[in-house]
Amino acid sequence: MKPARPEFVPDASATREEMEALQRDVAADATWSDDFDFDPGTVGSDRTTGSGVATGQRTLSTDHGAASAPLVAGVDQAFLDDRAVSVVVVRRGDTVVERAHAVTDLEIPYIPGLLAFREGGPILAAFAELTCEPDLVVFDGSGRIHYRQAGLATHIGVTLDVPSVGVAKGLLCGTPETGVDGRPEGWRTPILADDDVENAAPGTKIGHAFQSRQYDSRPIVNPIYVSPGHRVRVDTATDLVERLCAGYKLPEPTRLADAHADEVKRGLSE
DNA sequence: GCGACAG
DNA sequence: ATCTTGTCGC
Repeated sequence: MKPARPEFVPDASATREEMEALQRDVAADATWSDDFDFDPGTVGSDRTTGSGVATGQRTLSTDHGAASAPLVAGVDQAFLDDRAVSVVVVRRGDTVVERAHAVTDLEIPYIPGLLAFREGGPILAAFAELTCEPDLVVFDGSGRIHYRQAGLATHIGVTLDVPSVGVAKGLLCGTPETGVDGRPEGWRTPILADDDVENAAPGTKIGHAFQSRQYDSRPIVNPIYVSPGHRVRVDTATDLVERLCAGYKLPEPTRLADAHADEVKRGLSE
């Protein structure tokens, strides 16, 4: 899979001003309304989507049911010295249909707000190795929840012109509408734009804090922060991620990509 | 100057 | 992100 918009490929050798300018251009081309052809209800595990048919004692995954499920990809990275191991794992229902990876030299350090310029190139290198075209891509980082509304999920989503969502373990910017501590599983609250977010009226909903996992009475799990990448609206992004969570804090696509990135990384040092 | 800050 | 053993709890 190659960039549909080569002009947006992040260039790590650009100046900070040029990077920020490119992000504004990316945000201007991003779509934050639903623009994908699959049924959101068919995303997630076969058990949850009903694409399997209960027959008394067994559950059969029907071929026609699985075939209609969209291709959902998870992207994650692992690091070794000054190299990035980027991986893309694609599933249809609960079946992994393709994995791709790339090992790339890192050009610049991590700078909050400029993550796509450090990891974007490596991620696109992994996508270049991918033969299928995912219907949805889940990134480990923010999308619209970003100073210029062009986080990693948005930047790469727009560059590849693929529907995408961002899932971050921490909040980069914006303000939760209500406190997020100790909330029950399934709970969500909007993340509202504040003065740190460009081109968004303060109060604009740019994502959600979502409690994907929680234990009984012990508020030890922090929520995840979900935001649209490209071609998905705020509420839909969180609906999709909720369907992709299968008993763990992080969505399954992310967990699979994370595990595979570690495998590739091991084979690199051993 | 101080605090905040995806991975 | 990464460096790292055991340990508390369902």
